[in-house]
Amino acid sequence: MREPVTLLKSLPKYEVFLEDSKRFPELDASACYVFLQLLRTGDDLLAMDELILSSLGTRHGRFVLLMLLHKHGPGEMTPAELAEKTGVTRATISGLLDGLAKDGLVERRPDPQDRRITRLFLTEAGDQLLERVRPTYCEWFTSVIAPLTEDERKQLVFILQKLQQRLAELGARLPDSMHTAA
Amino acid sequence: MREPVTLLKSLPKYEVFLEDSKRFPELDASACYVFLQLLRTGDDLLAMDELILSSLGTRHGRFVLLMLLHKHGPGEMTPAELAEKTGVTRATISGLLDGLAKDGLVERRPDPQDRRITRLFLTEAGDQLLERVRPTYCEWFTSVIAPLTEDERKQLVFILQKLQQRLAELGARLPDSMHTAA
DNA sequence: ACCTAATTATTAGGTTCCTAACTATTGTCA
DNA sequence: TGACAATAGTTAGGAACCTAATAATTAGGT
Repeated sequence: MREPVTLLKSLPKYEVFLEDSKRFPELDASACYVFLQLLRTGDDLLAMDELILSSLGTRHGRFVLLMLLHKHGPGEMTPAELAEKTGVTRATISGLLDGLAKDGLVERRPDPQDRRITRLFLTEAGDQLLERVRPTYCEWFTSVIAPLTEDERKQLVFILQKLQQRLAELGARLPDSMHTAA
Repeated sequence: MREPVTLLKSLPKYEVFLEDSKRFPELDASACYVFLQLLRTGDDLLAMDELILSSLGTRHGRFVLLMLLHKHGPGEMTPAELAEKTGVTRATISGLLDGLAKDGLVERRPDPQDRRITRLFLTEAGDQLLERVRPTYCEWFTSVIAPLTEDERKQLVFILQKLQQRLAELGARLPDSMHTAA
């Protein structure tokens, strides 16, 4: 019932904006096109990523959490630190941890010093899942990038970093809301 | 309470995979790095996009639907066609239309010929929202792409298309599930 | 010491996405 | 014609995200 994500379509979701570039002469049509391609490729990549991870019995968000928990030692991470490293809110982390704990992949234990803090531990099962999933996942994304030449990779990374810097600039001076701390 | 998305962080969400490239010699470290940068830039772009659209009083999904409804004539689109064009399921379209209808931006009317079909109409308010939001939005994404030279834009689009083709190849021969029709 | 601030984690409620199941209608074809 | 399949749209239930409000604990200032 579901087509392979957006993969096989021309530029369906975003094509409408290309219309606009004709009606608004002040718009840079090339910018528009580049933007849409970028948005679309990002979408597709994320979608495939979810698909792969799902077929391996996990999900993107959970997998990233397990990786982080594995990288840092047992009991070293707290929900707040996970939120900080992943860039999602603590509320989201709470939900993800609920799922991981329910599946027996992660354990929550109170910190003896500071009773506000919860310390997180990867279980044996969590570690095994990681060992099982990681090779296939790494193989997959390597094969996605494989067609790019060394030059193309350099170009791409350079351009992406330029864009990230630009996004950071634009993000820094947003209307308002958020920005509790500098 | 919420930091400006992931924008100001080094490579937080994905850095963990870079560790792996050291432990798994068969992994292409450069592929890994490129992949992470791409995933991250896509994430950031989408996040900022949501942020902009939110500050303008709408959301990405809804906005795209309104654009599509505007592009095609009144009553020309059906929920199924929107699903097809946007790449999300019909169920998702139902939910989005519920929201848009509740806000009085869109109207659903039964097709007189085929009583299974619902025909969609942009209301006056829907059209006004579009007129209000579109210029700012277009201005925004133009300014995101602005720092890229003409050469860089060409390179980027070329590389992205290469990747999309690759993703389509890889997606075509997935384990199983889905693929009801060729 | 005590009252207020800040911090940790969670819960509640909303959004956008999914799959799967369902209803209503239309098309097919034996 | 009459059963069966296909199609349109929705509903139900779940996941990952959000904001805002909450409870518990710690830290700071006077």
